[in-house]
Amino acid sequence: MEQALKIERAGRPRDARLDDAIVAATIELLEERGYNDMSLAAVAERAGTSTTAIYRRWKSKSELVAHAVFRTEGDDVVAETDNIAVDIASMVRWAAEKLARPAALAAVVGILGESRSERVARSTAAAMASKRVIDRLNRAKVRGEIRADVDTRVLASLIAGPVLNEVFAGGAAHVNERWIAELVSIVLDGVRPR
Amino acid sequence: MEQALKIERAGRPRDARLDDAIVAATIELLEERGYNDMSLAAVAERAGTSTTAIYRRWKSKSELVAHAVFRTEGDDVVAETDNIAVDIASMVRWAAEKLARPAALAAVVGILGESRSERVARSTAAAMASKRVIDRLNRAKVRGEIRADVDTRVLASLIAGPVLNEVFAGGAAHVNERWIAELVSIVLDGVRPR
Amino acid sequence: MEQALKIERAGRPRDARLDDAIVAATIELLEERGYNDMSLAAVAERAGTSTTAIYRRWKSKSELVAHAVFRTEGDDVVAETDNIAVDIASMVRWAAEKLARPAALAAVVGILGESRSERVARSTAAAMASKRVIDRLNRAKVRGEIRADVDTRVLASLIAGPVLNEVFAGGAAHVNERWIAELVSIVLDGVRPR
Amino acid sequence: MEQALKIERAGRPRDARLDDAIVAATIELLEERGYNDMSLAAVAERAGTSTTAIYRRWKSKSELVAHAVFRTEGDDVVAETDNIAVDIASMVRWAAEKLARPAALAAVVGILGESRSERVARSTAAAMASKRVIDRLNRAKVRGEIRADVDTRVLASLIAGPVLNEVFAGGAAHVNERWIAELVSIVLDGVRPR
DNA sequence: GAGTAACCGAGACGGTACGTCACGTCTTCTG
DNA sequence: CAGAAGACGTGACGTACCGTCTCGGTTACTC
Repeated sequence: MEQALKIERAGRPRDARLDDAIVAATIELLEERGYNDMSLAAVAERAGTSTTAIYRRWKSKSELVAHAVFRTEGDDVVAETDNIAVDIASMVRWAAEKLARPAALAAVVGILGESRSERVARSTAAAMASKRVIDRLNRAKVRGEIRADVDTRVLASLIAGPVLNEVFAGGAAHVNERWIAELVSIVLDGVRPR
Repeated sequence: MEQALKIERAGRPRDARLDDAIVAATIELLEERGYNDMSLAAVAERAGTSTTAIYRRWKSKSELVAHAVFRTEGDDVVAETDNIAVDIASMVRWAAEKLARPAALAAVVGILGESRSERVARSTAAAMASKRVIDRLNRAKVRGEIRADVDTRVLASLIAGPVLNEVFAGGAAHVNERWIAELVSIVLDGVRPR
Repeated sequence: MEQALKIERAGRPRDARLDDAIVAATIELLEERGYNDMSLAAVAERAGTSTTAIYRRWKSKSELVAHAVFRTEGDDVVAETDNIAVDIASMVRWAAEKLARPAALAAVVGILGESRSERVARSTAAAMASKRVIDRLNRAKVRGEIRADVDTRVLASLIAGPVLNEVFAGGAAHVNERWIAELVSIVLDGVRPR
Repeated sequence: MEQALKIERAGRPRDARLDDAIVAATIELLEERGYNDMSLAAVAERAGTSTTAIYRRWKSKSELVAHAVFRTEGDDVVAETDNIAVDIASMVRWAAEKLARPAALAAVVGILGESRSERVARSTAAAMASKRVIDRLNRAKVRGEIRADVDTRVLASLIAGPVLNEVFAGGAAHVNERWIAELVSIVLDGVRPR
């Protein structure tokens, strides 16, 4: 899947427009119907192609969904300015953008519904994002922006966690700038050096 | 389900042992295979019964799973002592106990995979738990245990949210007492009156 | 398949009308489209049922076709009068009735298109019919109706063989009573005691 | 197929060894797996080439199979000596050689599985062979070798028909010289002038 | 103690999706 | 232009599961 580069040039090349059309159709249908009620046949039809073309690109429905929803276009997980407040806010905002969409909920359902073994492979992306957040927090600790005795792994879970909580409770709507500001305020107060 | 009112209806009564066997088999299979790969036929077989008996008790697969995993035996969501630190810790602990089991993940998948309309019905349980948490926090605000300007809804999401985050990242294992203590410490510092 | 008798009575009984509807639809579509262009989905639709109901009854498309076309309602393969000429004519007529239908050609295609191993199982029906024919011929030999030195197995192939030949050459149409009479005349002359 | 006219067309010439390799692979796989389970991809792989090369030579799978199995190298269908017994025997022998191979069965399946319109084109070869047989029999009638009132079309079906019957019954193995002699003996006795 | 109502098991039913496979066509690069 | 590779659409196959239903048979309460 997702083969590295076009080292191999034999054969008819993939139609790049299909990739886009499939991904777009996937997201649309995910939002309209949810994971279980989204069939690959429907995706294919809306994308103007066939299910075989989909299976040529992704191994399974859940893999397609994971790629369509969570492909990391750029690596903008972590902003790094010299202001930890600004950076934490941007990390929360990033999590919200990723998760507070109907399609994201549906994608999580798909990924988590898989058997355990297949799941681990998929979770690496999330793990990497998490690692970058923790790295940023550790640097803040070194700089004295946050208390030295804070467990940054716990702190990291205070960034994406609340967003997740809202999404699952069905309250993704009120994750707005005010909400984010309040969250950042509390968390920062909690880790600020005394 | 309906067994609340035991009006002693006519006919052969339900075999109570089946209820337990079905619930137990459901949790086992959920942990072994995940939501999608757990079929009701397999549950029935392991429970030594038939799918008919299951459908007589629950309307659908997701309802069975929701009941099996999240049946609230007692309503001990919120402890109310006179110490907010203790109470928040116990709320986090409650969330962890509910969520940090393999089956819980699977159950969430089942509930979230439903079409939107069916989902709301199920989510009321979570909403009620959330409401009780917020009520407790509001009382703490009145008593002056936490700052007056804190948005308690945001604060509530700082209790279950981090647990959710760990569960989804696959790190439910290290949600232990130390982790909980650290979390409570940060959060409390963030909302303590200055 | 075709389970012996109704020894087992558990469970919802099969809908007998479906059996008939499926067989009828199979034969119709076989004649309209031929074996390859007859899909089980089309059979199911015309029979007013689903493909699952078909697969519950027959293991594969070719097995369905074999059963639908060649089920031996009565065992009227061999008439046994005291006149060998009459009996051979009736055997030829039986073969013609079985084979000189469009659906029969299609069924043969299906059966013969299978891999060898599956094929043998199916051919037992034909083998049994053949055996009965040979038995009748052997009795005729004992009675002196045909020459003692005739190989009845070769003789048997002179009964169904010519019919097969016409069917495959596309000339099933002119297998009529005159044709059958001529065939019987030649064959009988060839084996009559001198 | 079209390679009859070798007008030396422009461009790279076809690799003649591929023709042979494809035909050989086709026959092998036909015998191993039967018609339906023989895929062109498998043929291409065994022949060390690609499906493109196959489709450049034959229009379809059934056409390839028909050509591979029934290509008539020489037109030796009918021997014409002055002895009708010898000639009929050689015609039977020719039919047996053509049909009593596993691949022949498979080829017939392929041809008969086609839609009716495509089938007629292919069946002309068989029709021509049949015509030559009938012509020979008519000449025998004129010479008085067989009875004047015999329908030679019925008689012709007594030559290839029994062979077909054995092949379809799975008994191609015992179509040997003794079998042929017995067949010819019966048939000749049946049409000999009295 | 006979009825009756609801249970129990087995298994068929329609529906729908999944993932695989083959066919025959098309598109690209290489010889 | 042939050849190899591999994309593409079409469409069938066979499997699995869901949730419903229809049987024969069983168990308790009720009259």
